[in-house]
Amino acid sequence: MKKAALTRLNILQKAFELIYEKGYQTTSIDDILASTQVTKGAFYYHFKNKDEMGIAIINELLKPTLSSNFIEPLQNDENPIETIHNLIHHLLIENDFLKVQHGCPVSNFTQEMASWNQDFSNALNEITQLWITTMIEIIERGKLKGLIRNEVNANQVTMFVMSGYWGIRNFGKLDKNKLVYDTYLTELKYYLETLK
Amino acid sequence: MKKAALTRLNILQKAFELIYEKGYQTTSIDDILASTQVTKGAFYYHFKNKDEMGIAIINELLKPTLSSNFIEPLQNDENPIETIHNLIHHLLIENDFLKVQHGCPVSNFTQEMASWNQDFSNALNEITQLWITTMIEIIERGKLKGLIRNEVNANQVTMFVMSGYWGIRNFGKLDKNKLVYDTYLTELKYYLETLK
DNA sequence: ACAAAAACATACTATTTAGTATGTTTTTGT
DNA sequence: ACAAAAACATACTAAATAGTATGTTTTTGT
Repeated sequence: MKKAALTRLNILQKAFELIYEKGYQTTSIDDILASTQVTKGAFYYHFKNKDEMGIAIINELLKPTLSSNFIEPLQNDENPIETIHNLIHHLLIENDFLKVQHGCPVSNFTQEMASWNQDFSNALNEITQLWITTMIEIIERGKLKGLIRNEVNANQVTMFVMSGYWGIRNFGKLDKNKLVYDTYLTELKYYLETLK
Repeated sequence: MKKAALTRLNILQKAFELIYEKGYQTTSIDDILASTQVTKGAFYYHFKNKDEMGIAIINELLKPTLSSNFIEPLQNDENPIETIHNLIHHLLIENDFLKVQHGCPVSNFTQEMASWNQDFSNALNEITQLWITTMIEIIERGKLKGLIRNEVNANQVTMFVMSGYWGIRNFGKLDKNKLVYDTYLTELKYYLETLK
């Protein structure tokens, strides 16, 4: 990788970490410069302004991460009910990249930016839709295989599951304890079983 | 009501509106002064600093509102399944105080403040627990009445429902369309029916 | 090797921010 | 009525902020 590309990537990664911990608005460019050892000239060479960097974080960091952690685990699916439960379990429990006290980065970004910056909204919508359509697909496949009842509405189930995930991620920020994840997961399991 | 108390209440209400629309960090004290026509001297007479005002919004505005909109509707309950569905339906669809593009104030506050201000965390936890314990109670009552299966874990169900509500509120900020609420509500209804 | 462009560095600016210092006015108890 | 306290008003400050102006250094193609 070229040196300049490394600088850019370094900015995106360190900025993401800060934003994940402190929020977008409260992470200053000077914070990012201090954390990356990059100078202001370099920063503004790579990004027109702070918002352009924010969008780049979504498109160039979150999107690939989401693909490998949220989408791919769904691809090689045998049984949707197990697959979905395993995915959420993996994201909440095993995954140690995301911290309970800091929630879900996509959800955080949405909360903070969606209502007053359409560029952020669009970028976030794109990666969220990616997850939604994939989950709908595997539920539909499950219906064809007879593993899920035919009356089940795949879109509804997907929205319901995704909402729960975002919600418990946010509730975790209050509780600051992974135990709430267990509580949630147990009930999610029961719910998913009712789709049989 | 005394004049001074009115000033204080006016600050809290206008500040809440601004914060609900723009977020806590991005709402400046000067914004609040402009919106209330109150001077800085008056503001700092009533509040030691910005955070104290934020906590006061939670305790003196959100808490009572939550009581009348989230707790009381649960009190005169006959059938938990209907009551819970009606409550969430009311909050998401009929209620026109909350806007789809701005989400749930308590959820927003949690997202923005919980991880780095323990005072906010405590205040938010308190009013959230209020909702949780009430919902647990009516589920337990439903079990005694035979309206809900005995194996159902009231705490799990409550966390599951609350997560969904917070999550769909946040997803609404992305979608900016109340239709996602309908999708969610339909599936919530199916889920609640499985508790019978 | 060397010109041009890319990549980075430094110093600065204009605004915005929370908060303070120091007043004046209004209310309240006696 | 009047002193004391409560309530409010104005002008200021120091720090933080996003962004710019103007450089220097490094890389790249020929």
